[in-house]
Amino acid sequence: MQISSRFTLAVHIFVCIDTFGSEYKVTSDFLAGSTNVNPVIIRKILSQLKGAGLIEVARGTGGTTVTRPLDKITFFDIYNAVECVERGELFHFHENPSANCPVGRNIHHILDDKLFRVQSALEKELDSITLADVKQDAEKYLREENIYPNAF
Amino acid sequence: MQISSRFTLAVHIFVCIDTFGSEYKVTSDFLAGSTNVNPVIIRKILSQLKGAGLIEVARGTGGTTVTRPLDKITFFDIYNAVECVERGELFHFHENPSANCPVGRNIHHILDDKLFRVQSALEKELDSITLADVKQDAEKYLREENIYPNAF
DNA sequence: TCTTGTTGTAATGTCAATCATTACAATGCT
DNA sequence: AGCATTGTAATGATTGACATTACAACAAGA
Repeated sequence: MQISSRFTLAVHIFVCIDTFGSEYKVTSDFLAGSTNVNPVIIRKILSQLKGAGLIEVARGTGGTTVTRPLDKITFFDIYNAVECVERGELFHFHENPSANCPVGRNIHHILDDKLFRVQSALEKELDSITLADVKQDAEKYLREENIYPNAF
Repeated sequence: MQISSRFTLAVHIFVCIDTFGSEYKVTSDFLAGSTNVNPVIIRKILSQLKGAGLIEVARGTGGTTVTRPLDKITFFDIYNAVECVERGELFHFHENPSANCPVGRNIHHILDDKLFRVQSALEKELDSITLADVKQDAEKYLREENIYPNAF
């Protein structure tokens, strides 16, 4: 299985807030337009990001703002916020290995630390990338677009 | 989403082959007993492992053997064999970001290298763990069981 | 205070993947 | 030939993802 597109959507949302926030009111409809994803899905993600304290969403009036400097928000923060992985466990284990088999009743002992190492490697890399890195590249690509505005 | 239990099942299967292969004929029914998973599912996984050249399965007569020394089979080999991740892409991207939005039409450029880094970190760690490592721990736990055979 | 634009959320539906299960032809020993 | 086993198709239950409709709650401006 793949990690839910909620993750890439969430990052997309942050880029939009940063790029357009000063010029436009960034609503769920606005974001739905940019991502081409249903506004209700966007609101669900916004609600998760809000729950993690990463953004603030204005009820009634609408609009979204980021609560922290971008270099203080990592991919791991976002990944946790949008709950890409059930119970924080990357690997799905077969539920009931046989207690009658020596291998079956020890398979968790044998594998858990190794699976944890793999999961930690993923999480560590996620934690090494911040939205400031993303912003930097975003600005680079948007600038190049302005230099060659009609290139395609 | 989580990585399919096919992965942990496949490792479990290897441990069984190594532990019991000299004493028993390791059939899909035998493995179904140890894993507590339907034999047809086991056969599907065996077929994928066979397709990757990691094991051989005897038609008709039944039984499974490993084709290589265990230190030459990594978790990454198994992970690839059982196709836990579609198209090899760990992150599911939202399909059609808006071409009318500067962010929408650049989001792939902006994110792809970062997502690739994360995926590579996962794969590198998977590749650093071999079935020989698993065998070593398996023997340790099984030995401890024999020292305290009725412990629980 | 009424209107307007928006958020939050429930309800429903479609689709794809996982895993279980039944069934059976094909296979290769004995 | 008989037998245990593999390979595979078909069907079903369950779950998560994402889309969509609907509407109450909300905040601000007219």
